[in-house]
Amino acid sequence: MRNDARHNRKQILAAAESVFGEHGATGSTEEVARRAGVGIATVFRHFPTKSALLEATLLAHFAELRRQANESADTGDPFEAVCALVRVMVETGATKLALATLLDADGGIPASALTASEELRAVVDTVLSRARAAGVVRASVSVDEIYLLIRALAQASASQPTDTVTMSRAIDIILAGIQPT
Amino acid sequence: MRNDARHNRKQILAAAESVFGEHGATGSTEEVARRAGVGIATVFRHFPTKSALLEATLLAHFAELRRQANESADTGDPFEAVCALVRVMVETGATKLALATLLDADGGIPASALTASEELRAVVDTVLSRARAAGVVRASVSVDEIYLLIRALAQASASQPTDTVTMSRAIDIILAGIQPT
Amino acid sequence: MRNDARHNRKQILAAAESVFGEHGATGSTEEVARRAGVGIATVFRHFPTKSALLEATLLAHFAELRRQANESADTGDPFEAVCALVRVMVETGATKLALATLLDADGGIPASALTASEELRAVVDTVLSRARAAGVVRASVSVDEIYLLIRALAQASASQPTDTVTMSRAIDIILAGIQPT
Amino acid sequence: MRNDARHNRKQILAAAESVFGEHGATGSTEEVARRAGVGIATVFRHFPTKSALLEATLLAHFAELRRQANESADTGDPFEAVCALVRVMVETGATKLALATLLDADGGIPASALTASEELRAVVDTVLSRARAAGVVRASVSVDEIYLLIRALAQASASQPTDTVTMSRAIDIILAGIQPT
DNA sequence: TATGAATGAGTGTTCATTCAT
DNA sequence: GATGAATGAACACTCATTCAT
Repeated sequence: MRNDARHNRKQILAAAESVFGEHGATGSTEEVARRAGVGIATVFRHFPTKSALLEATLLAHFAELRRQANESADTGDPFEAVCALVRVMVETGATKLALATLLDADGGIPASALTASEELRAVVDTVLSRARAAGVVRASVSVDEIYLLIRALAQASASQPTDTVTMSRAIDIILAGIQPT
Repeated sequence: MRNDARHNRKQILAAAESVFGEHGATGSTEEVARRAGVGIATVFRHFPTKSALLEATLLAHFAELRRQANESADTGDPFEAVCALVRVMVETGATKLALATLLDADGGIPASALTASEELRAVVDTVLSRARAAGVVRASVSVDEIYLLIRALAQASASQPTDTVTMSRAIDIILAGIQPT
Repeated sequence: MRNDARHNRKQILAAAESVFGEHGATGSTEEVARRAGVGIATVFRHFPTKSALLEATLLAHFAELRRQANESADTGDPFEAVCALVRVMVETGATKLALATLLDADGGIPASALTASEELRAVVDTVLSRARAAGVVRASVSVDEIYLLIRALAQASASQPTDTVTMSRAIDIILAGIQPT
Repeated sequence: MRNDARHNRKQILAAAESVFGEHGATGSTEEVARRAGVGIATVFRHFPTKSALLEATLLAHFAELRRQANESADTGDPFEAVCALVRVMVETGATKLALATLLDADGGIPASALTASEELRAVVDTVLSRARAAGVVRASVSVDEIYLLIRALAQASASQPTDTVTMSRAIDIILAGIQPT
């Protein structure tokens, strides 16, 4: 039964990502249970609290993002690496996860999720540094603003269906904006 | 009595902006009533539904934004006008209004609010066109992506307290990104 | 509507006394609402928490007890006063209120209820002192043990229907036990 | 395997006594399992129902009480025997078992437990009769009220931590109250 | 056979909305 | 017309009990 449990855990996390993605933290635990095809108590056996479920969902999400970010980082050309990274983060970061609303809860984003987020930021930093060193990105550009722009676009497309062409052009503007004049 | 009613309406809208700003659509109607200093039934007399109240709040918000956008549009230098516009929209657009969460309700953003939003977009379009015509903004840049970027940053700073320096630099990147090379 | 509210409050307290009396703190708030003939939310409007409802029920109960205790205290003969007091407290104290189980909750009996309880104890003390001074009760007998015995019998008859003859005889034993030899 | 089962049964009963002792019938079956060091299903294999577990716990408790009561009965002096009996029953009878709350279940105390209780009462009766015959206890005193007083004090100290000096004095009052004048 | 995972009914509590004053 | 009390549906969470391994 250890196997079934693991399976259920995955189902629940997937369901949670979809539910919280659509409705934000407002999404109900029962809806998660329904989509996961399990009883409500099963959800609570795996995650003792709605907060815990949200936290786990965030963690899984960030982990996935980081994996993809790392992939992008390996691209040969430094500027191409930045481009790929930004694109991949905006696109998959969006996966409809309304990060914003999670801040409503008393404690805000839990520490563990923040850590995961920091690790993700570190990946961005690495890629960006390489690009700066190669002189293909202005020296004055720091991770902070890039990260903010990425997060902003991801959230925006998470909260409203956004035309991909428009999104692509918005990203182009950013990429143009960080190049040396 | 008509005067009292109008006064109450304003109080309620102000309270709603502050409450929904802080808690998103999750904010409770009773909290709005409390901050407005009126009874709960009075809120419902003015706005028959929580959705209606949210809609009205959005409308008022957009109207204010548009007013400020129009002011920015009058700046002499076309590029400066764009800069001022972007800045003012991001800053006041944020006013803590968690637009994202409003999508939760069944119908998403109501038609009337969208209309107001379109009018606002029109202002941006005007200013941007002037800049493009003056050759200070690339011809390929359209309102869509600018609007997306503005909205994204506004939402981002609405949902998370954002360092103003970082925000300023993010805006700088965008402004750099739309200039002709 | 202020009147209706007051009326409901009384109904709710009465229902609570009966429900908690029968089932202890385990009794459900919904059952209280049902017996009071009001909606569940009405109960929570009057008492924001189940604990608050329990506390209020205890307070009302103690207040009533104290009122009756004071009456008994006025009896002319000092020993008769003690007798009357013990009887009235055991009998009405019983009113099926399972005080015991209320201790389960995290905080135990709330301060206010304890205060009320102390006041009640003071009444017993007064009557007892008078009897001791009159030499009709042994000097070595203190409120503590009398109060314990009263509480014990009250709880016992609250938790199990007790034959009144047996109860009466038990009280007689106590009264005999406190007289000077 | 039969040995393991018997061992588990004992562990479970001990755990149940401690859990129900602390929390009354409100104590959770899972907590019992945890303290017994077995899985939840094992508890239900041994006792098909929570009620059954409560019943068994009560039975074991009464059996132990009866054993101790019998010991006290053998004391030479008849009045001393009564004293010892009352004391032992109040003290160990309390063993933190909140008998009161057991009445919550639909049927109240189960028949089998009542039987055990009756047997215990019989022991008290025997000791008391001997004392009455010896003239050290008033003829009018019957088991009923003694048993009620014992039960009451036991429950009282079970539901609230009671000062042992006070308890001792309360018992003294009872013992004084049953002696011939 | 013992385990621990799954279940669903139940509990406390909140909130948008409706009525009586 | 404004109030605040009342309402019931919904949600997070618990627990006795059953089932698959």
